[in-house]
Amino acid sequence: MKLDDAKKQFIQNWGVLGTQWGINRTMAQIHALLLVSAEPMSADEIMQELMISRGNTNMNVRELMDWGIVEKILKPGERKEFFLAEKDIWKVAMRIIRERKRREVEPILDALNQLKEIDNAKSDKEAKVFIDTITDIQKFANQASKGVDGLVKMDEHWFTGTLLKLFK
Amino acid sequence: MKLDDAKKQFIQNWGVLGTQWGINRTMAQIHALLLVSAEPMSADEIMQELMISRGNTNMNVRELMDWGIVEKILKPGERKEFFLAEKDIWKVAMRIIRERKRREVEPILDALNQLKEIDNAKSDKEAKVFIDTITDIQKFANQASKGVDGLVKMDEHWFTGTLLKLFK
DNA sequence: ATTAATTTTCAGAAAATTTTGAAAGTTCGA
DNA sequence: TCGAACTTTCAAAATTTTCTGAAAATTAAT
Repeated sequence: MKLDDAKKQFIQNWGVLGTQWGINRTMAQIHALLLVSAEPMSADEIMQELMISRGNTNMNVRELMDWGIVEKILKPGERKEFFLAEKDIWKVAMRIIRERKRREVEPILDALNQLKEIDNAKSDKEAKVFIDTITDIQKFANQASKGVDGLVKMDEHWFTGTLLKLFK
Repeated sequence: MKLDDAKKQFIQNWGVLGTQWGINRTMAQIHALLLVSAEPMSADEIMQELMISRGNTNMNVRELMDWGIVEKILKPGERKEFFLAEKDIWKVAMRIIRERKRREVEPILDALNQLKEIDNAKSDKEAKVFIDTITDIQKFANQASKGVDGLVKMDEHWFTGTLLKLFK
């Protein structure tokens, strides 16, 4: 198989996976494209490669930067901007997990907190089941949250360790 | 706040969270509804509560059963079918994680395997970056996979323990 | 200050996904 | 075997999401 075909395949697959996890196809594809590109790419190159419009490219590249997994590179003497993906998959995964937790999960959990203050004069079975469910979800989420923080911290330690080694 | 309002809020929130993670709104809402319901519910009750059509109810309840987090209950003497959600949130989470891995992640990873066999006569930088990326993703996925299996196993042990205790 | 290169925005178009509802299918009691 | 109660299916409609492309904004060189 040719390298270019393999890349195309990879980009398609990554796009599908993204879609299934609530990430828009194009964003996932741009990410895939940058992940397997040795050099930073310009908006024009991305447009051409994925056959998408300038506007689409711009929006999704920006969002990838918001997620902290793609950065803007300026080459001296060039007017154009180039984009480079974080290549360390572990870091990418940690960033995504951390961001999703922060953006999507935490707000919902905060909202759940307020739902526990219900009129419960009757203290009937329905109310009990409701409060128990909310409480269990919160407990679970807190556990999971600690787990994630643990992973992230682990990552930071490892990273620091590696960095320090570089400077001997 | 009234119990019914709190339930409605919860159902809405759960629906939003579902959407963001690539699960359709109705499916997440039905799940939420059943989670906080003390009794199993019939299709008619679900339709009425969420104001959705019979077809929609049927499809999404079926999918929840496919995921193994809702079960069909038959009450003696009743013609209707009732639906009951697994209430143990840890079990629910494990099921979802396991299923998503199996259905969505593993097929993509299998596909990636084949992409490593590219014509690499030149063994140039682009090809190296590509192969390295794919390899890293696979390594990462294998790690994550082991982690998940560990969690699931942990769960099973805990569950078995609890069950055994019940029978003293 | 002017112009050319480039990026950003966003209203409307296109595409993808979800939902409806009526018809077909199934099940079960009489 | 019939028919009432209930469930399932699926084509078409509704909704939601994504994408386009041209205009506006920005940037930088002359």
